[in-house]
Amino acid sequence: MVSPAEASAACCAPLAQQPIPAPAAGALAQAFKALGDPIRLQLMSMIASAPDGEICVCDLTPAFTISGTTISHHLKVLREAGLIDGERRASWVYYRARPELMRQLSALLAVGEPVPA
Amino acid sequence: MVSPAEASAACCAPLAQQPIPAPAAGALAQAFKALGDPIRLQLMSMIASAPDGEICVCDLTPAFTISGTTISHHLKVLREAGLIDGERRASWVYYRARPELMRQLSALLAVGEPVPA
DNA sequence: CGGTGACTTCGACATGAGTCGAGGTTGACA
DNA sequence: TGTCAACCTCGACTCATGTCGAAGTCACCG
Repeated sequence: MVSPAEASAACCAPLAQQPIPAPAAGALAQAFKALGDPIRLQLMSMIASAPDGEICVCDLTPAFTISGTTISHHLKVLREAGLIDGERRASWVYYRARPELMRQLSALLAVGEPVPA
Repeated sequence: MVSPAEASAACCAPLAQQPIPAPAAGALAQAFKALGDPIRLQLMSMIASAPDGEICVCDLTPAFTISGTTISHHLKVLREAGLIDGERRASWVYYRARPELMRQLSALLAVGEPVPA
């Protein structure tokens, strides 16, 4: 679980600009680790690119050969990393991406062009 | 190990724009997994932000409490993920970041602003 | 109220990953 | 040639993680 405090403490300076302090590294590494599995990466992309901004678990599950139980586990990992949010509506559960953290990770990996003198 | 072919096949469309195909997901997940450890994330940031663009292992090791063996292991993981490159010069080994993959990962995580009608 | 469908949680198992100490390799230097 | 320092590889251990089936919860619908 990543607390908002940890997440913002970890904030924005690009990796290539200054070393990450140890506490921030822990919080950020959790997010990267969550993306460090092919199935979770696909889940994440399916959720983030969903036309309505959200997608039903019942639309995710059939795209994989693994069991629904395992899908559910992976969604939990993404949820606990702060990358997605789930909401139950009627019988179904819908997930949507949380862009803040994605933006933060993207910024972290940003590489400046070679310094132009 | 990520081959150049895999890496470029995985290329550039942001996560939030279209779902990642399964083969690309495998290659990219490996890179994220490599960053998904606090120590490796700190190593990566120390290497990427090194003033001379490179840094000696002997300057990395004392920043941590774990053994040199383990540092070496983590560097290998980053190397095999295609995130860094190592080179032996005289008695020392120097590492430098490989910006291409970093840029690719950053682009993948990029989130567009909400579509302005 | 009971049944059914859509998840999630629980418990168990096999595999993977982080860690270390011991020992190998490479290069400098006397 | 021998020695020493820096780093890597190997083998072993422990703990974390991906996976599944079974059972639980929640909500709709007869």
